[in-house]
Amino acid sequence: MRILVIEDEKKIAKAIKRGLSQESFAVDICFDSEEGLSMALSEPYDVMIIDRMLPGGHEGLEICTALRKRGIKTPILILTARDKIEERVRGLNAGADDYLVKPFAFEELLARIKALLRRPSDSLSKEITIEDLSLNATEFTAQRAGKKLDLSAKEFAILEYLMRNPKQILTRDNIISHVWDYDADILPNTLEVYIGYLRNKVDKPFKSKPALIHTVRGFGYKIGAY
Amino acid sequence: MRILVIEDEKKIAKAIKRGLSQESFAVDICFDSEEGLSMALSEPYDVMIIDRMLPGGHEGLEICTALRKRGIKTPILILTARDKIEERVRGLNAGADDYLVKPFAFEELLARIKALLRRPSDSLSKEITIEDLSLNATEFTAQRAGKKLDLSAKEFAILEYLMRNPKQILTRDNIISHVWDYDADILPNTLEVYIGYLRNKVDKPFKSKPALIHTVRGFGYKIGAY
DNA sequence: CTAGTTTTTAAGCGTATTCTCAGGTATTTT
DNA sequence: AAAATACCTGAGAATACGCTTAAAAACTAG
Repeated sequence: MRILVIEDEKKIAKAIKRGLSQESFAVDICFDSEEGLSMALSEPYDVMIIDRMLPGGHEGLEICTALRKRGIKTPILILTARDKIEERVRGLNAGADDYLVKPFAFEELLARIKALLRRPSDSLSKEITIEDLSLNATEFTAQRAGKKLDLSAKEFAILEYLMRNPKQILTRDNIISHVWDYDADILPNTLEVYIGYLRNKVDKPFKSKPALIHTVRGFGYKIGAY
Repeated sequence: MRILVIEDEKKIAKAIKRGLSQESFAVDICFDSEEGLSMALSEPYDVMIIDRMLPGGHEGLEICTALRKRGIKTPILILTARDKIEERVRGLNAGADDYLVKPFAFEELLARIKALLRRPSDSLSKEITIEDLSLNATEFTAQRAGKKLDLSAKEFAILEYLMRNPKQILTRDNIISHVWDYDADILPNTLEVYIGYLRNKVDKPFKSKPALIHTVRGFGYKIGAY
């Protein structure tokens, strides 16, 4: 499986290459948009990872558009520092398949790449629903029983990860390595605190309904009815 | 169905071949790791059985790793004499699909091979069922006769170990060294206490059914009907 | 710079779990 | 039948786990 990475921050590019190589992907890097475009056109890749902000404006998206114009359908994942909804929408309009905000957890990148490889046409589903709780990953919104939930970024990320793996038990380490970026080093207790926050917003106000966030003592957490 | 056996103890290798042939599998044997690797690469097998300790270190696992690196996904079952958690984990990390401790009951080997053949591809056996008792290692749940069992972490670990080695007699030391950390130092009685706990949850509430956890006086415990 | 929000750490507490111990009940041996 | 051995069980002590609260640190926005 061949992957092209177009990213001007060499540190990040190399970290990505190292991690993906370990997973036995063949990774090519390049650091500027011009060379990136020509590589993308000349070689057959299975996935491309492109930084949104290459030196000289939003060239990342321009590469994206250019490739799509020439009929190249290779899945593209956009990396971005900023994270505004309009940005995201613009990215998806330019023909990107997925969108990841820096700094990111490497596990998260890996999961998304695998998702793109699995189903070249569509990326990770952007709407997840469990019971009466639903989450929209494009708009960063979540609601339960029709009522909007007001979540912070981290809260949202944790909830999203739980919901993408329903009924499974996710260990603390597991969740942390997916949600926090690679050089973060976090006490397990921090996650516990966030679980508390999430419960306050997701379960507590809906006392008539069964709780959705469960702790499994000795193992971790899981989401789902009962 | 073609099966490759890489095992340097000729007596064992031949016994396996005899047994599996009788079950109308086509079985190839080889006795050293080098030849083993080249056979594994050249021929399409449906399952491979590899001894963990081939002459020259842990070459069994190295074969495993080498095959996985080349993208060969054939299910691999590792045979091992030692049985420590770390060993098992290392085996699974190297890409093995299942793990069987020598000496083993041939029926057990057969059952596992069939299980490996049955399943679509990756994902190591996360569901084990014995009679009306079943256990899911992903969800960390267990149930008997459809009724959910509420087990603690240790209880679950012991039950899982028993169920992964059904019909075999497991000695106390065996179970302890597998379930507890290597540096833990535990009285054999502690295990007895846990067996008691398990019986209270697994057998006692189902008095109409035959007990599943049996003690074999002078030897240890085993799980299974009758 | 300040005020407000979010993220993270730290400490305390209640409780389920883990483990030991002591005495009990089988089973085998003498 | 007594003694010895193997195993089981109840009760309590020690521990570890996970939750909560509060406050510090890091960001953001104005």
